[in-house]
Amino acid sequence: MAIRVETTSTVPIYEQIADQIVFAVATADLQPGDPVPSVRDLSVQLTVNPNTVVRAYQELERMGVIEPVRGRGMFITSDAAKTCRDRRKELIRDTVKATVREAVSAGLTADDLHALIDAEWPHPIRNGSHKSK
Amino acid sequence: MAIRVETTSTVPIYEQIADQIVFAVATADLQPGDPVPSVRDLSVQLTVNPNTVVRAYQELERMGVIEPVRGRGMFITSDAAKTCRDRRKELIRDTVKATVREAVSAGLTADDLHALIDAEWPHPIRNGSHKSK
Amino acid sequence: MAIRVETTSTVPIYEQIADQIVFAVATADLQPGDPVPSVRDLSVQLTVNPNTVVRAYQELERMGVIEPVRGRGMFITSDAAKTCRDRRKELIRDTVKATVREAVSAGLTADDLHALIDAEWPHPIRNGSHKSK
Amino acid sequence: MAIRVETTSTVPIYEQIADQIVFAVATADLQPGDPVPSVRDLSVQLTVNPNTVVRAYQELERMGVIEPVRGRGMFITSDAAKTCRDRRKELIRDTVKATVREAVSAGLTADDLHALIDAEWPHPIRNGSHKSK
DNA sequence: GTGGTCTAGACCACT
DNA sequence: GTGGTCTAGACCACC
Repeated sequence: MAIRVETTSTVPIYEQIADQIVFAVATADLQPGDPVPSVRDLSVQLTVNPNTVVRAYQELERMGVIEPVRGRGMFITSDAAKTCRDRRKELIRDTVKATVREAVSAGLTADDLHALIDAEWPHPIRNGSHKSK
Repeated sequence: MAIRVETTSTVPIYEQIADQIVFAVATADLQPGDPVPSVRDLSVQLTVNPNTVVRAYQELERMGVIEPVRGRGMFITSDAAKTCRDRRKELIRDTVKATVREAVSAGLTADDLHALIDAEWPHPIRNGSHKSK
Repeated sequence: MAIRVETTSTVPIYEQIADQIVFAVATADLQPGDPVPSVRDLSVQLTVNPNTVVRAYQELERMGVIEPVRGRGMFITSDAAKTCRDRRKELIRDTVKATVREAVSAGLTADDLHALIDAEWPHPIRNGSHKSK
Repeated sequence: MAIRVETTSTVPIYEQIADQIVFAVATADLQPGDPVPSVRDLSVQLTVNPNTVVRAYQELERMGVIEPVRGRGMFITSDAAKTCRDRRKELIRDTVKATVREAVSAGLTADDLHALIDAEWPHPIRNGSHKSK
């Protein structure tokens, strides 16, 4: 479970952290009962202000993704998986919606956008791309 | 040339204005030599502070998209078209890149993402969708 | 007597016009009694707003460089030569003062500045430059 | 690192501030990684509106001279030194070019201009001036 | 504490 | 009329 933050991004650091943990839970990289790193450890590891990690964890706690166990730390809750999958779906839908809006206002067709996505997709699509049936 | 701003968006208003003008030039809705609305007019039309428009125009001037003619207003430069097409391409590529990154980290396949886009595309695709050839 | 204006410059157009006439008088390109072009002609020639020429001429009249002759136009005054030579000297001294200040704050030596000037001087200095010891 | 602004000058205050920081970096008075004064501090120190400082800093950020670290302030970038040296050179060359143009159109010789500069140079040149042949 | 954005309104120079 | 600059002060998010 490696978390990476981009200090240059406009996305708040605490949100980057929270989102990455949400995604890790959604993909089962983190499972219910697993501990999350201590605020202190994570802040050192990311060279980030501890308060920033605290805020990320507050967000996650508010969403019911993690819960504190007194004296032991914070742990993934039992029903985090569903919450995170839902949250992930919501995040992606928002992103896609914004992308589509931008593409439309630029006068692109749906096919143009699909082509751009394929071009940016990390593992080049060799065959059986979306274009073929 | 209708400009619309969303005050709720996290994207600064001045950037929304600048981007829309860039897109308008890229699609030839605005052509070299055309005037852009006066700062005062646009600020009234958008019910936005004049300084916000000023800042948008400063961005565009810095990019070489518009140029001031003293006492007369701001005008689309002669080489704005190329600049704007490039800029538009860049903006979209950045957006797509971010979207793909998010989709990948969520464990989606390329086909999943394509499906999401079609779902969000404003004019529903009736037939001959990207899926078919 | 060819006047040229740069609309891109930050120097007001009316001032560019006035300064060039001052310089022309100072170098005797324009002599006492000579007419200056009519507002209308000059504004057409420079593709500039007539009011801009009017303002330039007002400046010159205020300085006593030109004077109106009813129904005939504006003419160089008899004591314009001295006024213009003084004014020219003043303008140049101001410019030099600003240049020196900038060079000093950039950490240049006087010799550095002299070298820069020779480099920019239009007619290359072949020998016997200021540098020779 | 003392910044001084002249409110009487025609040069915008925000530009005076930006230029002085550029010069400070070019002369290594400010080094990569160094912080620049906070917007609030500098605005108080110069008795200038914070927004004026903000604008100066925006200029510098756009040039890649400083970069914001969220919640901590603005810092000199690692490659600011070269940028600033280039920029300083450009600024001075522009100034010199304008000065030479003015001198030429006034009918001065290169030697005349050199003499004027020596006359304005802050620490009078005692001997071995450039004039010596 | 930091910078980022926006509003409101003023004054100026230029056309 | 136009844009350019500056002031004053507010609110926000982030650290």
